[in-house]
Order: sequence, then structure tokens, then C-alpha cells
Amino acid sequence: MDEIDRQIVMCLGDDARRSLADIGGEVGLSTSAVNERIRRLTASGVIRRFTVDADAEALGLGIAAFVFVGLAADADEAAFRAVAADHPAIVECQHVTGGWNYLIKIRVGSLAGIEAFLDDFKRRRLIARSETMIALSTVVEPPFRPRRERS
Amino acid sequence: MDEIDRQIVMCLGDDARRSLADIGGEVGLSTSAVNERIRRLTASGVIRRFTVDADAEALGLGIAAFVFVGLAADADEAAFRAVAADHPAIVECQHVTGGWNYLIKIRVGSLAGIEAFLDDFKRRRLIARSETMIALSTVVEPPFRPRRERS
DNA sequence: GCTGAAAGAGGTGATAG
DNA sequence: CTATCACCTCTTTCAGC
Repeated sequence: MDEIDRQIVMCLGDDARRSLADIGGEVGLSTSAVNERIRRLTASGVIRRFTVDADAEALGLGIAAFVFVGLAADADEAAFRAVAADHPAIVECQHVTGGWNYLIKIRVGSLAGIEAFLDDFKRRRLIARSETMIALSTVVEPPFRPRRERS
Repeated sequence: MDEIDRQIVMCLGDDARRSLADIGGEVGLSTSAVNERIRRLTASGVIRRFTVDADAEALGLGIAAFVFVGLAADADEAAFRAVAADHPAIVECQHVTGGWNYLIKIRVGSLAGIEAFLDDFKRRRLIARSETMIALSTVVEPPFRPRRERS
């Protein structure tokens, strides 16, 4: 992981389809050297995957919301994590410091989708309380990678 | 945007390096047809970019934090947005409903980086108050795309 | 809008330096 | 690491349905 590796990762982040020769020209290496570095970066997990950044709205998931979750004192936290990990609406789920236990970001097609999401988790007794903030507009957003079996 | 387009976007989300023939086999189309659809999806913006999901920790940005921001009553919101849009530490910045104005997710290399981030914005009078939650562990996280000129 | 074939570009893996 | 080569898979294009 030297400076050139970092440059290569940024190049691919901008456009993962650039040719090895093109990247090599930018970072000052031959195509063989760039090829070998990308192979190493991928094998070592610095590059997790090649993917696409999709337009969530075009895929019918135009509404983003942040849900703060409080678990019950006797909650089955492992169960909560397992359900969250596979839930199609969840874009992000982090265990966080502060008064809430988890911060979840979801993407849904309508406001009704937010209610359905909350109902789902509450009915399964996975969360005790929650607070929701709806995203009104975006200044910066990470890539959106659609996941299978999205409701 | 039919069901096949959606399948193609998901295939590419899983692995953007899969060959057209391979994807075609999965969705039931020829390579030419898949190629044409990807071209249209990219041209129309459904696919924003081909990118990589990187390991933030390997890039020295192992700490994630969420910062809730309140602007001053007389704040220059356009200036805040402009600075946020180009700030290297900011991974996400959304205007949200509720008692706070913006929800920001940052990635930094150390806890000192969080303090530096807050100091930067407060010294420039871009934010009036804030509250920070540090991510302790991750259940689900969107792709991380490193941006240039990261401090 | 799709298929199938043909042409071309580019990734891959070897070599020697 | 560079430079070059041969190989070969994959992309791209185009005629035809």
C-alpha cells in the first residue's frame, strides 16, 4: 500500500473501466505493473469488488430515510443484526455511540415504505423505539448498489 | 427500465467485471442485447458510473462517524453545501427533517480527525451546533469510493 | 429490439533485461 | 520494475430478422 496503490484505487473509483495502459500513463507505470498491482489489491481485499453506482430513484427507490433504533433491554441483538444484514431496504446499518443503539439508512419507493419497514421490525420485536429522519435533498452520497430481492 | 434492465444492474452491482456473455446467460439475452442495454442504462444515467468498493480501513480511514449539524439562523446555506460537497472527509451529506439540518457521515483515520473536522467547520462559521455519533461496528455499509485530495 | 458472426480492442501471462 | 510478444477472451459493430 504505497502512494501509487492509492492512486490506482482512486482511478478505479472514478472509472473502473479505464484501461490498464491509461491508468499506467497517469500513475507512471507500465500496464504489466498496473495489472499486477490491481491483482494484489483485489486479492488482499483493499478492493472489495468492482461494482456500479446506480440511480436509486430510477430503480424506484427515490426516498431515503435514517432510522435511529433503540433495542429492548432483553433484546436478541444477534437476531436483530441477522435480519438487518439481509433486509432489502437497508442500505446501511451501524452500531453507534450515544443514546441510540443503531443508525440505519433505508431506501424505499414511497413514504408508505418507511412505515412498512418500521412495522416489520416492531412486529418482530427486534426494536423497542425508533426515530426517523427523512432525507430532503442530497449534497453528497455514496454509491448506491442495488441488492437482490429488494421489496 | 423493464425487469431485465433491473436484473442487469444487479448483476453489475455484484460484479461489474462479468462478461456480457455471462450476464446474457443469466438474464436470457445475447451479448449484443446486453451490451446495448448497458449502453442505454449508462447513457440515461441509471448507471451513474463503474467503480470499485474499497476497504476504507486499508486506506487509513478506519473510523466512521455521523455528525448532526445545526446551522445558524443567518447561515449561508449555499456556502455550507459548497464546502461540504468538496470536503474530502465527507462520505455523505443529506438535508434531513427533524431538529437538525444536515446529517453528515465522515471517514477519518483517527479520533483526532473528527475533532479537526468539527473545528474546521465551526471556525469557518458554517455550523452553529453539532452532535456526533461514532460508528462502533458495521452491519451493512454501502460501497466506499475514495475521493481525491483526501487529507 | 433481438440474434449471430466477424472484426477489433484490450486483458493476460509469459519472456528477457 | 520495463518492454515486448503471443494468446485469447471479451467488447463492439453490423447485417439481417
